Amino acid sequence: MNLKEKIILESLKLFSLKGFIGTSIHDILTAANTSKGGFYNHFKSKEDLFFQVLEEARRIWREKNLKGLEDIENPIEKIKKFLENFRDLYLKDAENFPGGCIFVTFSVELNDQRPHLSREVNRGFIGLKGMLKRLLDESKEAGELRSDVSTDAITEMLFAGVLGATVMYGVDKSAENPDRSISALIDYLEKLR
Amino acid sequence: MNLKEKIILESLKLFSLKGFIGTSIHDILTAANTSKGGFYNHFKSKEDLFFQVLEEARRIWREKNLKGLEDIENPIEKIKKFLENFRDLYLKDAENFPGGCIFVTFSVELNDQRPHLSREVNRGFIGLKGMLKRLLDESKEAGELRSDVSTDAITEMLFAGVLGATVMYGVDKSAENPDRSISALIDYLEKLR
DNA sequence: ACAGAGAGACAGACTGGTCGGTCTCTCTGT
DNA sequence: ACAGAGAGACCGACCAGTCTGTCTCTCTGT
Repeated sequence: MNLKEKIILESLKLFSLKGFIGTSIHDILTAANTSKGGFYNHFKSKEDLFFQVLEEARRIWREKNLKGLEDIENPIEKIKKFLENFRDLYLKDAENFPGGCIFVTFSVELNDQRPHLSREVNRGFIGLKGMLKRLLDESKEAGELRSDVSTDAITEMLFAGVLGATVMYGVDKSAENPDRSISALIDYLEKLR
Repeated sequence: MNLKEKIILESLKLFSLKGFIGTSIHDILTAANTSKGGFYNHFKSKEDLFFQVLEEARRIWREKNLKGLEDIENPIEKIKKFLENFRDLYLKDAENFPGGCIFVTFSVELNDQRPHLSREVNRGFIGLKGMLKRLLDESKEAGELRSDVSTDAITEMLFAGVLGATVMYGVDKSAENPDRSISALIDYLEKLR
């Protein structure tokens, strides 16, 4: 692994723990065992690093959460698989995200402080919500969902549940409670059929 | 309003927007229209201010969210009323919390960075979860809830939903989506009876 | 084959500016 | 006259970012 990759991976961990603003360049240099020269040789600024870390985080997110989804035809089964992936593979990925989901950390920290950075983060949230909504609509059209439910409401509920479980994981760093709430979401989804 | 109260209220707003670490003493002085002398005359440190702001935030939280709860006997109705309060009175309280719920901001920002501060914040979360759990257990004992549901799972689900809605409010600052997900939680609760 | 030039990688001293916090002084109400 | 409130100069630590210098590797002319 070259220095640039090392800096990105170490930053990913540090940002997950302490946020973007809360992590100093010095912290990163120490973690990556390098110096200012080594850092600025690869990144033109701390914000430049931010975007490259965000890209890597998204890659990891997709790798964990979308695993095996393309093999599933049924849209509700797809959502269930996603929730299971989120619960089993992503949420407790302390290797990459020791401080919990980096997107939530970024979003909360940057929304009112660095809007041009948080905009990029929030695009990811909107993308996830869109995916859930599309799958639910597809299912409803196929007549699989009860006709009296609003896919908008379910989307918000699932999304809020996933987000909330993520914050909870940060609170007590135990996977037990988030596990329970994601599992409850899966049950809930099952009952809508 | 005296200077000390003014500093606490302005800090409440600023912390809600930019977090504790992200808000500088200078920001607070400007907002409260005072000086270092005025500040340190009333607070012995920034952390001292933190605890006093936290106390005020809790007072506001209780005032908004527990309003009218003591007049309700039925535990499920109590939870419903709480969720309605949360949705209608608390979440969109831009007066006190222009950047969204201060507890979530604090928790995400401080969990891995100032554990002795976040511990106090998390105690509040645990308290809320405890309240929900007690009400649900009470309801189940009275035979009002379906016997096949786990109150632990519902507690986690409700709590995660509330937390998630709060984060979502921060993301797009529109109350529409959080409203929908809190309303979906109320429906969900209704169906468990 | 080999000397020398050039490029890229990295180290770390240094800059201007901001941080939380202290200290002294003045102003005001009693 | 005096005590408490508040103003603001000041301190050392730390921030992101710059700059100079060194070391190593590769490429080129002979």
